[in-house]
Amino acid sequence: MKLREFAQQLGLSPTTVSRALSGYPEVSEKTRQRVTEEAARLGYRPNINAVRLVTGRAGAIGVVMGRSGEFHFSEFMGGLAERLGAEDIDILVSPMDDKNPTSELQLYSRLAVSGRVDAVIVHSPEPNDERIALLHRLGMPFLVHGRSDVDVPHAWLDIDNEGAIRRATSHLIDLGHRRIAMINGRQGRTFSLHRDKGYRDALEARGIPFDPRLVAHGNFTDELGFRFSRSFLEQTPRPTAFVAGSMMTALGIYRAARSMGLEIGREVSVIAHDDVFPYLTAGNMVPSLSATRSSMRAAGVRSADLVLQLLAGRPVAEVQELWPVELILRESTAAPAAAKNA
Amino acid sequence: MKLREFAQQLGLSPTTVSRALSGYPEVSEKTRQRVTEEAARLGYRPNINAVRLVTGRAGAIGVVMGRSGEFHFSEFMGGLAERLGAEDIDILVSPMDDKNPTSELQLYSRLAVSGRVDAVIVHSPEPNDERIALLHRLGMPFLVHGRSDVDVPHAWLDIDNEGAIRRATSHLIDLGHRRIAMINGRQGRTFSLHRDKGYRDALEARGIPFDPRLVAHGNFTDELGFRFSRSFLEQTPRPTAFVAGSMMTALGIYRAARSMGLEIGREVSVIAHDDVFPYLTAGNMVPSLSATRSSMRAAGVRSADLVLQLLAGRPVAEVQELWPVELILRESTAAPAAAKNA
DNA sequence: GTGTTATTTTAAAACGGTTTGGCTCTTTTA
DNA sequence: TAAAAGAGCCAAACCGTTTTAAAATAACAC
Repeated sequence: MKLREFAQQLGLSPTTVSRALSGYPEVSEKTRQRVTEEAARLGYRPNINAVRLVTGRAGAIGVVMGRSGEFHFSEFMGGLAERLGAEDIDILVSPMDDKNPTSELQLYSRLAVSGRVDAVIVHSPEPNDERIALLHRLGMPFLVHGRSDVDVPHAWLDIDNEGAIRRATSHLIDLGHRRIAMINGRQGRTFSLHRDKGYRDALEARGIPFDPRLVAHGNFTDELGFRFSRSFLEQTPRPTAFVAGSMMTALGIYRAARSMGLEIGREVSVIAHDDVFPYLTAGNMVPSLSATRSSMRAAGVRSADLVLQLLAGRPVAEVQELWPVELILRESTAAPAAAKNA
Repeated sequence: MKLREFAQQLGLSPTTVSRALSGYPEVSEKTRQRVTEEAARLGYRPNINAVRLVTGRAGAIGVVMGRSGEFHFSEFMGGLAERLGAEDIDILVSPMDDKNPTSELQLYSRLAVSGRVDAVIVHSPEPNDERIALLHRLGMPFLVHGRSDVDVPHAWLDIDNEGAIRRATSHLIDLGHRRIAMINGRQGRTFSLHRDKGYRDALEARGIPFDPRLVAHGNFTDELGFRFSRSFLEQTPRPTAFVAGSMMTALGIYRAARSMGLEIGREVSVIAHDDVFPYLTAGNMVPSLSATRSSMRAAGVRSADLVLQLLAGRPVAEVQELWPVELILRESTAAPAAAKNA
């Protein structure tokens, strides 16, 4: 049913009906009441594409999806969807070709120019992120999930990676660990740099020298967790503790330790970052995994909120949120076994 | 830039330009060449919302996202996105409230009626799935990822769950196992039923009685994998082998076995179903995990293909694909330790 | 009852494309 | 060489809303 027909049935003009449904003040309360009631009864719904054309709004926000190893992606998306569903706003997923970095910028360009989305969410930025500069140049509203040092104003939501890892590392030092390895995220991403900094600051605060041979960077996969930790554990003296970037990395570390006959929580301590997944729980691992924790789904929900605020006209500079991260201690952390020997 | 202006710059009518760009035959090859070139040069792109309004097509397909434990979701989505990106078709993600089953139907209803999508993908159907009946009634094209017995024609793509689990179970029997436990997916889903059938048929073919105390159903989480397998392993006599529904389940089983001092690949054999994730690899586990394997991402890509065919008018009854599943044997399967005692 | 103001309602002009049907100019067919 | 067919292009109608500017009606003061 079209607006025309519906209005006719009500004995009103299309204008009045449109206004009544959109909540404009120029229509009497009585009329509005009647219109909304009849709309529900007769099942009239404005054609979404006509609305989009005439308002120029897309009614959707864009998310770019990387190809590799993004198991936290669906949690973030779930949060987004949960919040946006209530607002009648769609989520648009675009795939990115990880192998071809220039195509990424083109993708954002296309997305911005296509008019398909009202805003975009940028993930895992780098300190000097070209996507951010590009979106700003194109005038497309966007929210950065993470942070960047780039010289244009931008809205962001991030967790306190630096503080989280500083606390995790400090705690391990408190327990008596001196050789602490770190398996971090991909080189160059801001969050990895922040974690690096938290790690180094914690060491420095206690006068423990930084050893580059104890730090590795890469995707958050079980495989890299295994390979890196294995190679670390083969060093002499070997590290007594690990700070790991993700749950999958932690799985790899557990595996490596076990493969070398080392007991987690006694000979090797581990703290990992946990994005909180319904299907893999740090507290359930054996031994249970100490973790810095922050819900990825909650970040998704809040990101949706912030994007909505952005679109409602809230100044970009105001939309900046840094979330604290919990540190939850479980069985995988303990004083180093070496301490017992001493 | 609008079509009007662009056409004027070319000295052509909007009609001709539109036709040239959309590949209609009523325009000379020379003209088409010129139009496409200039479009690229001047950066003209048809306004997507205008196109949608006038053609009545939404240019998007809908995917409903459950809330709980869907770690394979992002892989499927990735595949979809990969294929659909090339076609200028969007993916719309709608969240579903798992706790409220009636809301699910409403959601599909809204999606179908809203005109936001041209087609929908239905996941993890049940044999008598109301969503399928609903979508058929509403006349919304859809593809089922999985299968259903429901009495309306529908397009589907599924993997041969029954055959996969039959082979896995048979193989375990061949190795000498007699007490084989099965940790399956959620009760009531078609794929779970198919797997149950594969399992029971394999047992029956060898005259091994079916023992309901060795079968469990639930979400694919590490936690349930642990709890179920743990309780199975506490039985006397205990099972010597497991067939598991997912990688996460397998993680739980490994954990449970280890917590009871049982060695995987010697005292306990495990075969799990592997959807092929970039971040968690069956071959990398210790011991490496035997698996029935089928790429979720590939299913996503193909699903996109099939939906496109559906929209192009291919009869629903023709669009039905059953994929074979590989069985890959690794270290987690061996003859039961009991055999050595005998 | 009239003039003024506030409240509702309306007709018509966008929004930016696609597509129908018709027109003009060549090329073929008889 | 006239008629028919075909190629290539165009003008105008249309898709279903929102919104501007103007008109109609109601409410009020005098």
